[in-house]
Amino acid sequence: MPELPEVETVRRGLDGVVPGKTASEVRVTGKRTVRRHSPAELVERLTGRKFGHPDRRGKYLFVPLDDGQVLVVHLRMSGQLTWVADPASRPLVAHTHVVVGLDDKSELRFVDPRTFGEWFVASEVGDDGVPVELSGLGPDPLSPSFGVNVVRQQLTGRKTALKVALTDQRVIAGIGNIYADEICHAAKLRPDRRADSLDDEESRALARHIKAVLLQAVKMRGSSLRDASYRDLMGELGGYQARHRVYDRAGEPCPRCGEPVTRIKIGARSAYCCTACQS
DNA sequence: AGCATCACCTGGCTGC
DNA sequence: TGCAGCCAGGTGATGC
Repeated sequence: MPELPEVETVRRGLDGVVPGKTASEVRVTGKRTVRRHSPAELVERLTGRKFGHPDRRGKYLFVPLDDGQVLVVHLRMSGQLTWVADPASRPLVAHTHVVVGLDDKSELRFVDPRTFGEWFVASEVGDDGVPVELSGLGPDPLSPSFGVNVVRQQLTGRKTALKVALTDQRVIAGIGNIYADEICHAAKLRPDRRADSLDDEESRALARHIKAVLLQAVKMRGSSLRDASYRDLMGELGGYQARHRVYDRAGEPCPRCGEPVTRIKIGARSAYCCTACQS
Protein backbone atom coordinates (compact mmCIF):
# COMPACT_ATOMS: atom_id res chain seq x y z
CA MET A 1 0.00 0.00 0.00
CA PRO A 2 1.56 3.24 -1.03
CA GLU A 3 2.51 5.38 1.94
CA LEU A 4 5.03 8.23 2.10
CA PRO A 5 8.12 6.18 1.07
CA GLU A 6 6.37 4.63 -1.93
CA VAL A 7 4.88 7.95 -3.07
CA GLU A 8 8.26 9.67 -2.64
CA THR A 9 9.89 6.93 -4.74
CA VAL A 10 7.34 7.49 -7.49
CA ARG A 11 7.86 11.26 -7.21
CA ARG A 12 11.60 10.89 -7.71
CA GLY A 13 10.96 8.69 -10.71
CA LEU A 14 8.59 11.25 -12.19
CA ASP A 15 11.10 14.02 -11.56
CA GLY A 16 13.51 12.25 -13.88
CA VAL A 17 10.93 11.94 -16.63
CA VAL A 18 8.21 14.58 -16.87
CA PRO A 19 9.64 18.08 -16.21
CA GLY A 20 9.62 20.08 -19.42
CA LYS A 21 7.46 17.59 -21.27
CA THR A 22 3.97 18.39 -22.57
CA ALA A 23 0.82 16.30 -22.20
CA SER A 24 -0.09 15.88 -25.84
CA GLU A 25 -2.95 13.41 -25.37
CA VAL A 26 -4.96 12.56 -22.26
CA ARG A 27 -7.34 9.60 -22.08
CA VAL A 28 -9.51 8.82 -19.05
CA THR A 29 -11.27 5.47 -19.28
CA GLY A 30 -11.90 4.75 -15.59
CA LYS A 31 -15.28 5.78 -14.23
CA ARG A 32 -14.18 6.56 -10.68
CA THR A 33 -10.63 7.88 -10.98
CA VAL A 34 -11.59 11.51 -11.63
CA ARG A 35 -14.38 12.55 -9.27
CA ARG A 36 -13.75 16.06 -7.89
CA HIS A 37 -14.65 17.35 -11.33
CA SER A 38 -15.59 15.61 -14.57
CA PRO A 39 -13.15 13.39 -16.46
CA ALA A 40 -13.72 15.59 -19.52
CA GLU A 41 -12.57 18.60 -17.51
CA LEU A 42 -9.34 16.83 -16.57
CA VAL A 43 -8.68 16.06 -20.24
CA GLU A 44 -9.46 19.66 -21.20
CA ARG A 45 -7.32 21.26 -18.50
CA LEU A 46 -4.35 18.91 -18.85
CA THR A 47 -4.01 18.55 -22.61
CA GLY A 48 -1.30 20.81 -24.05
CA ARG A 49 0.13 21.73 -20.64
CA LYS A 50 3.82 21.43 -19.86
CA PHE A 51 4.87 19.72 -16.59
CA GLY A 52 7.12 21.24 -13.93
CA HIS A 53 8.88 19.41 -11.10
CA PRO A 54 6.74 16.90 -9.16
CA ASP A 55 6.17 17.59 -5.46
CA ARG A 56 4.59 15.62 -2.63
CA ARG A 57 2.70 16.26 0.59
CA GLY A 58 2.06 13.17 2.66
CA LYS A 59 0.70 10.58 0.26
CA TYR A 60 -0.42 13.15 -2.31
CA LEU A 61 1.65 13.63 -5.43
CA PHE A 62 1.26 16.85 -7.38
CA VAL A 63 2.83 18.31 -10.49
CA PRO A 64 2.67 22.03 -11.34
CA LEU A 65 1.58 22.87 -14.88
CA ASP A 66 2.82 25.78 -17.00
CA ASP A 67 -0.44 27.74 -16.62
CA GLY A 68 -0.50 27.78 -12.80
CA GLN A 69 -2.75 24.74 -12.42
CA VAL A 70 -1.56 21.64 -10.59
CA LEU A 71 -2.16 17.98 -11.42
CA VAL A 72 -2.88 16.06 -8.21
CA VAL A 73 -2.64 12.26 -7.94
CA HIS A 74 -3.35 9.97 -4.98
CA LEU A 75 -2.56 6.25 -5.37
CA ARG A 76 -4.70 5.18 -2.38
CA MET A 77 -4.46 1.41 -1.98
CA SER A 78 -3.77 -0.12 -5.35
CA GLY A 79 -2.91 2.78 -7.65
CA GLN A 80 0.21 2.33 -9.74
CA LEU A 81 1.78 5.01 -11.89
CA THR A 82 4.11 3.78 -14.60
CA TRP A 83 6.10 5.41 -17.36
CA VAL A 84 6.71 3.61 -20.63
CA ALA A 85 9.18 4.92 -23.18
CA ASP A 86 7.82 2.76 -26.02
CA PRO A 87 4.02 2.50 -25.65
CA ALA A 88 3.58 0.61 -28.92
CA SER A 89 5.47 -2.41 -27.60
CA ARG A 90 3.75 -2.39 -24.20
CA PRO A 91 0.03 -3.25 -24.36
CA LEU A 92 -2.20 -1.67 -21.74
CA VAL A 93 -2.77 -3.95 -18.76
CA ALA A 94 -6.17 -4.52 -17.12
CA HIS A 95 -7.48 -1.73 -14.88
CA THR A 96 -5.64 1.05 -16.72
CA HIS A 97 -7.80 4.12 -16.04
CA VAL A 98 -5.74 7.09 -17.24
CA VAL A 99 -3.14 7.41 -20.00
CA VAL A 100 -1.17 10.59 -20.60
CA GLY A 101 0.74 10.67 -23.87
CA LEU A 102 3.79 12.93 -23.71
CA ASP A 103 5.30 14.93 -26.55
CA ASP A 104 8.33 12.60 -26.77
CA LYS A 105 5.96 9.67 -27.57
CA SER A 106 6.36 8.15 -24.08
CA GLU A 107 3.35 7.55 -21.80
CA LEU A 108 2.33 7.85 -18.20
CA ARG A 109 -0.17 5.17 -17.25
CA PHE A 110 -2.34 4.86 -14.17
CA VAL A 111 -3.41 1.33 -13.22
CA ASP A 112 -5.69 0.86 -10.22
CA PRO A 113 -7.63 -2.40 -9.67
CA ARG A 114 -9.49 -1.24 -6.57
CA THR A 115 -10.36 2.12 -8.12
CA PHE A 116 -9.82 4.13 -4.93
CA GLY A 117 -7.02 6.15 -6.51
CA GLU A 118 -7.75 9.70 -7.56
CA TRP A 119 -6.67 12.29 -10.14
CA PHE A 120 -7.77 15.90 -10.35
CA VAL A 121 -6.54 19.26 -11.59
CA ALA A 122 -6.37 21.99 -8.94
CA SER A 123 -6.49 25.64 -9.88
CA GLU A 124 -6.08 27.27 -6.51
CA VAL A 125 -2.65 27.07 -4.90
CA GLY A 126 -1.49 28.38 -1.52
CA ASP A 127 1.65 30.46 -0.83
CA ASP A 128 3.65 27.25 -0.40
CA GLY A 129 2.62 26.03 -3.87
CA VAL A 130 0.37 23.34 -2.38
CA PRO A 131 -3.15 23.02 -3.81
CA VAL A 132 -5.80 24.32 -1.38
CA GLU A 133 -7.51 20.92 -1.48
CA LEU A 134 -4.50 19.57 0.44
CA SER A 135 -4.36 22.34 3.05
CA GLY A 136 -5.95 20.11 5.71
CA LEU A 137 -2.96 17.78 5.71
CA GLY A 138 -0.69 17.78 8.75
CA PRO A 139 3.08 18.33 8.65
CA ASP A 140 5.13 16.10 6.36
CA PRO A 141 7.77 14.07 8.26
CA LEU A 142 10.43 14.72 5.61
CA SER A 143 10.09 18.49 5.85
CA PRO A 144 13.10 20.16 7.55
CA SER A 145 10.99 21.65 10.34
CA PHE A 146 9.61 18.28 11.43
CA GLY A 147 10.88 17.25 14.86
CA VAL A 148 9.97 16.59 18.47
CA ASN A 149 8.26 19.95 18.91
CA VAL A 150 5.94 19.29 15.97
CA VAL A 151 5.22 15.77 17.22
CA ARG A 152 4.44 16.98 20.75
CA GLN A 153 2.22 19.75 19.43
CA GLN A 154 0.33 17.45 17.05
CA LEU A 155 -0.32 14.78 19.71
CA THR A 156 -1.40 17.15 22.47
CA GLY A 157 -4.99 16.54 23.49
CA ARG A 158 -5.35 13.46 21.27
CA LYS A 159 -7.15 10.84 23.33
CA THR A 160 -7.09 8.22 20.58
CA ALA A 161 -4.62 5.38 20.24
CA LEU A 162 -1.14 6.42 19.14
CA LYS A 163 -1.48 4.47 15.91
CA VAL A 164 -4.79 6.14 15.11
CA ALA A 165 -3.16 9.55 15.54
CA LEU A 166 -0.07 8.59 13.50
CA THR A 167 -2.21 7.43 10.58
CA ASP A 168 -4.54 10.47 10.74
CA GLN A 169 -3.35 12.57 7.80
CA ARG A 170 -4.46 15.79 9.54
CA VAL A 171 -2.10 15.03 12.43
CA ILE A 172 0.94 13.91 10.41
CA ALA A 173 0.80 13.39 6.64
CA GLY A 174 2.20 10.29 4.99
CA ILE A 175 2.11 7.48 7.55
CA GLY A 176 -0.17 4.49 6.91
CA ASN A 177 -0.73 1.09 8.43
CA ILE A 178 2.64 -0.48 7.69
CA TYR A 179 4.93 2.34 8.75
CA ALA A 180 2.85 3.20 11.83
CA ASP A 181 3.51 -0.32 13.16
CA GLU A 182 7.20 -0.18 12.22
CA ILE A 183 7.63 3.28 13.78
CA CYS A 184 5.90 2.27 17.03
CA HIS A 185 8.14 -0.79 17.29
CA ALA A 186 11.31 1.19 16.60
CA ALA A 187 10.29 3.74 19.25
CA LYS A 188 9.37 0.95 21.73
CA LEU A 189 5.85 2.34 22.06
CA ARG A 190 2.67 0.29 22.01
CA PRO A 191 0.40 1.39 19.15
CA ASP A 192 -2.61 1.28 21.49
CA ARG A 193 -1.07 3.76 23.93
CA ARG A 194 -3.07 6.97 24.27
CA ALA A 195 -1.52 9.45 21.86
CA ASP A 196 -1.29 12.21 24.47
CA SER A 197 0.34 10.00 27.12
CA LEU A 198 3.93 10.21 25.87
CA ASP A 199 6.54 11.80 28.13
CA ASP A 200 9.40 13.94 26.77
CA GLU A 201 11.77 11.06 26.21
CA GLU A 202 9.11 9.01 24.43
CA SER A 203 8.16 11.96 22.24
CA ARG A 204 11.80 12.41 21.24
CA ALA A 205 12.11 8.71 20.42
CA LEU A 206 8.91 8.83 18.37
CA ALA A 207 9.98 11.89 16.38
CA ARG A 208 13.41 10.38 15.74
CA HIS A 209 12.04 7.04 14.58
CA ILE A 210 9.32 8.54 12.38
CA LYS A 211 12.11 10.19 10.40
CA ALA A 212 14.53 7.27 10.56
CA VAL A 213 12.05 4.59 9.49
CA LEU A 214 10.61 6.66 6.63
CA LEU A 215 14.04 7.78 5.38
CA GLN A 216 15.38 4.23 5.39
CA ALA A 217 12.25 3.05 3.55
CA VAL A 218 12.70 5.80 0.93
CA LYS A 219 16.32 4.75 0.56
CA MET A 220 15.15 1.18 -0.15
CA ARG A 221 12.50 2.43 -2.57
CA GLY A 222 9.47 1.54 -0.47
CA SER A 223 7.73 -1.71 0.50
CA SER A 224 6.15 -4.19 -1.90
CA LEU A 225 3.89 -6.68 -0.16
CA ARG A 226 2.95 -10.20 -1.23
CA ASP A 227 0.41 -8.93 -3.73
CA ALA A 228 3.17 -6.81 -5.35
CA SER A 229 0.64 -4.07 -5.99
CA TYR A 230 3.27 -1.44 -5.28
CA ARG A 231 5.83 -0.93 -8.00
CA ASP A 232 7.80 2.18 -8.82
CA LEU A 233 7.48 4.31 -11.96
CA MET A 234 9.57 1.86 -13.95
CA GLY A 235 7.67 -1.19 -12.62
CA GLU A 236 10.35 -2.29 -10.15
CA LEU A 237 9.52 -3.73 -6.72
CA GLY A 238 10.56 -1.96 -3.54
CA GLY A 239 13.01 -3.47 -1.06
CA TYR A 240 11.99 -2.30 2.40
CA GLN A 241 9.57 -5.22 3.04
CA ALA A 242 12.64 -7.30 3.96
CA ARG A 243 13.26 -4.88 6.83
CA HIS A 244 9.77 -5.03 8.31
CA ARG A 245 10.20 -6.02 11.95
CA VAL A 246 6.57 -6.47 13.02
CA TYR A 247 4.17 -5.69 10.17
CA ASP A 248 2.41 -8.91 9.07
CA ARG A 249 4.82 -10.96 11.20
CA ALA A 250 2.48 -12.28 13.90
CA GLY A 251 4.07 -15.22 15.73
CA GLU A 252 7.57 -14.55 14.46
CA PRO A 253 10.20 -13.61 17.06
CA CYS A 254 10.62 -9.91 17.74
CA PRO A 255 14.03 -8.99 16.25
CA ARG A 256 14.83 -7.03 19.39
CA CYS A 257 13.78 -9.28 22.27
CA GLY A 258 12.81 -12.63 20.71
CA GLU A 259 9.26 -12.76 22.08
CA PRO A 260 6.58 -13.47 19.48
CA VAL A 261 5.09 -10.56 17.59
CA THR A 262 1.40 -10.09 18.43
CA ARG A 263 -1.49 -8.98 16.26
CA ILE A 264 -3.94 -6.76 18.11
CA LYS A 265 -7.04 -4.85 17.04
CA ILE A 266 -7.20 -1.08 17.23
CA GLY A 267 -10.65 0.00 16.16
CA ALA A 268 -11.50 -2.28 13.25
CA ARG A 269 -7.90 -2.46 11.97
CA SER A 270 -5.14 -4.83 12.98
CA ALA A 271 -1.83 -3.68 14.41
CA TYR A 272 1.35 -5.70 14.86
CA CYS A 273 3.58 -5.13 17.85
CA CYS A 274 5.78 -6.78 20.46
CA THR A 275 3.97 -6.61 23.79
CA ALA A 276 7.19 -7.59 25.56
CA CYS A 277 9.42 -4.68 24.53
CA GLN A 278 6.94 -2.02 23.43
CA SER A 279 5.23 -0.07 26.19
C1' DA B 1 -16.78 19.17 18.70
C1' DG B 2 -14.57 15.16 18.65
C1' DC B 3 -14.29 10.61 18.18
C1' DA B 4 -15.75 5.97 16.16
C1' DT B 5 -17.52 3.33 12.49
C1' DC B 6 -19.00 2.53 7.74
C1' DA B 7 -18.69 2.48 2.62
C1' DC B 8 -16.15 2.23 -1.30
C1' DC B 9 -13.66 -2.02 -4.37
C1' DT B 10 -11.09 -6.07 -6.18
C1' DG B 11 -7.81 -9.75 -5.75
C1' DG B 12 -5.71 -13.04 -2.89
C1' DC B 13 -6.15 -16.18 0.56
C1' DT B 14 -8.62 -19.53 3.74
C1' DG B 15 -11.41 -23.22 4.65
C1' DC B 16 -14.89 -26.30 3.48
C1' DT C 1 -10.20 -28.84 -7.59
C1' DG C 2 -13.85 -25.38 -6.95
C1' DC C 3 -15.91 -21.92 -4.86
C1' DA C 4 -17.98 -18.96 -1.27
C1' DG C 5 -16.71 -15.72 1.85
C1' DC C 6 -13.45 -13.04 4.41
C1' DC C 7 -9.78 -9.61 4.65
C1' DA C 8 -6.81 -5.80 3.37
C1' DG C 9 -6.51 -0.65 3.45
C1' DG C 10 -6.89 5.45 2.82
C1' DT C 11 -10.13 8.62 3.00
C1' DG C 12 -14.57 10.97 3.11
C1' DA C 13 -19.24 10.32 4.80
C1' DT C 14 -22.12 9.22 8.37
C1' DG C 15 -23.33 8.16 13.14
C1' DC C 16 -23.03 8.84 18.03
